[in-house]
Amino acid sequence: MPASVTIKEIARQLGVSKSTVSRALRDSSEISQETKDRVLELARQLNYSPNPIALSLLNNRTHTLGIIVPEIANPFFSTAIGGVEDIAYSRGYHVMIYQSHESYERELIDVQHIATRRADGLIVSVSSQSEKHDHFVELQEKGIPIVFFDRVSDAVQTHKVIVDDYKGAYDATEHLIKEGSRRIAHIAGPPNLSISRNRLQGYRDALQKHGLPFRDEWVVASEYSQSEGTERAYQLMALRERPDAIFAASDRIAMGVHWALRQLGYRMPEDIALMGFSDLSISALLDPPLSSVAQPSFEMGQQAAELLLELIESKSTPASFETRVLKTNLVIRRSSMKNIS
Amino acid sequence: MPASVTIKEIARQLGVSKSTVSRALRDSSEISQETKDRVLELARQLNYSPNPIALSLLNNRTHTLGIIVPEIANPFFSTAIGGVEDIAYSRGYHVMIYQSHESYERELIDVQHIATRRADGLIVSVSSQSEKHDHFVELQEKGIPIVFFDRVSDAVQTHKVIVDDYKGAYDATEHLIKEGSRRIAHIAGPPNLSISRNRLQGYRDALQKHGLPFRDEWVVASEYSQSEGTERAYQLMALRERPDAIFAASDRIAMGVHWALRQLGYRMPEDIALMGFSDLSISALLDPPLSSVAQPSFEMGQQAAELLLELIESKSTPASFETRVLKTNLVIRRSSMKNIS
DNA sequence: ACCGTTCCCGGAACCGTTCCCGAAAAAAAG
DNA sequence: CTTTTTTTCGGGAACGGTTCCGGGAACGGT
Repeated sequence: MPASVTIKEIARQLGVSKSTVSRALRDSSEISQETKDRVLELARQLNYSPNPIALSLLNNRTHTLGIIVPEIANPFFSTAIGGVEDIAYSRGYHVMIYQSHESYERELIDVQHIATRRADGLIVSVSSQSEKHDHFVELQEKGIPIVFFDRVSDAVQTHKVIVDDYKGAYDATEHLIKEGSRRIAHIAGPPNLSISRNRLQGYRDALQKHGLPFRDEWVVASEYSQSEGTERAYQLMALRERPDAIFAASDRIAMGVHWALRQLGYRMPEDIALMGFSDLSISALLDPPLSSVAQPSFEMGQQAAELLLELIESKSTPASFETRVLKTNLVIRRSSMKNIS
Repeated sequence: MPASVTIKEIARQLGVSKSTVSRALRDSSEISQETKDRVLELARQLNYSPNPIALSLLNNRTHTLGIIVPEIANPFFSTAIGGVEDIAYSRGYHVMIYQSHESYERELIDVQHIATRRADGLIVSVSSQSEKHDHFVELQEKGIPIVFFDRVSDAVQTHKVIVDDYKGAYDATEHLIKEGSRRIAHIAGPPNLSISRNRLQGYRDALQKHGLPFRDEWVVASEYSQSEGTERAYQLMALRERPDAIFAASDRIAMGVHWALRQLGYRMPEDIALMGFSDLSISALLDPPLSSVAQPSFEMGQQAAELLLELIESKSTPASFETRVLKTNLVIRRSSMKNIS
């Protein structure tokens, strides 16, 4: 294994000092053209590339972005990560991934790792089980900027990238009403997360606006998982007064509901309408195809990365922090089209 | 921003040398218990943690694993990445992700990055457009070990993690035959990839075993994407002699076919049976649910990470390289059940 | 009282790079 | 032919650790 070529080696072969080589490589004005040429030529021959670790030690910059998501395998997060990687790549940064598995303890350790590893910044979508967000503030105080996306924390002052969850949920609920549903249930996400609360509020307000009653037993909370979606669907359909529509707080939940409803013999949308949130690429292929509130996940990753790089590369902290609210898009498919059927 | 606390700082406050502090922290025998206690106590108070960058510079070890996949958003790859991250985390390593976007050039650059960044090892599933794999060999020669998974390269001698693609395809085809299909088409993957060739061969051999003809026009190649799956389905169904079953080389392709067939008004499986490969979690939710050859993607990621860490942590190159062949599992759902229907 | 160990610890080199500072040589100015 | 300025380069410190080497003090044995 050939030890990688260093500046010292070039200096030795050329009989000059390492400072000279360093300057020549950086095209400094205080090196003669002739020496520059000789250094550059030899560097090319030896296939020299500077050791980024040495640079990091010097500048305290690693050109690395950390990203923490609950679960990489979740399509929403994996496409967002793709967006982050794209931007990072184009700007000469590298991406380290961590998953919290929805656990507060794991998230804490991940943040620790980011700190000790001296990442230049962090992009994060918080775990549903995290009630405190002090670890993020501490990271910030260590000088490592953070950008939140999707699942943001109100306790931390920084840039955030979200979609208009409230409006998305409002529109979805209103659509269900217009299609003729009157007993609309909602499977909400974990109440720790602001996205869950905002979607719930959108649902409530749409009901109220159209004079429909809000009933506690028609709102149940669930993890953002398919399996719990199934459980909650069983629970809802077992009620004495059955809902005639279910608005799920995410597509994964909706997929669980979808499966449960078919299992139980209901027809969608005739017996019961269904609507999800996120518009995963799978949703269109279900039978019946799932209506959903589309979220630009890839773009969210890109924007989060851009904001983070801005934070990293401007030395001073900005006067104010920005919350980018991207637009959702109501995608209507058969699972909610009561009118036509 | 409080500069992070260093060994030198501890030494200064305690009036000892940095060597003493370093030794005390590593619990060296040549430091008195009293001094150790003082150092440890102060280190705890100041919340000291060693700078991994300095360590990296010293040992030439970064405790970082690189991973290159064609596309993070592909569920197969993202769950595999999840497996890698799990193992890496438990062993104190970190994961840097890169995507090749199926491009040879991008893959080349990604490998370059891994090299200059001094990752301790690389896990990779090769791009479908890569015909040469020299860049991997060069990386190996620089002393950075590689483990391939799923899409492996025959040109590189190292550990590999795959599934038995041949047998999976053979079983799938045989199943289609047993269900009564006689005109079985195959949408294969890009021929550059060994997984594509192996699956094709399994298909061929199953046909031959059961005395069915192999017909060129019933075999078409496609990228592993949903959109091209749709295109190829159109092509196949336009044939004068239509197939009565399609075996797609991946679930993503199958999803495209699924959509096309429903679009065209065919009934599955009565008019035409369909079978995929990978068993993505979505497949069960399609209508009709998609039969598929299940691949343990998460486990593949885990095993790849384990093999890589073995390679990294044993200084000497092993006498021989291992190719772990995991088992596939035929998952039969309605899309292929001609007999019952 | 002398010598060999053992116990603790400090100094310095090293990893690969940048950069400040000073200095020799060359060029310009007197 | 000095003096000053410019050009060009080398030496060393620094980043944050580890480790080799050497040395003073205490201790034991004769």
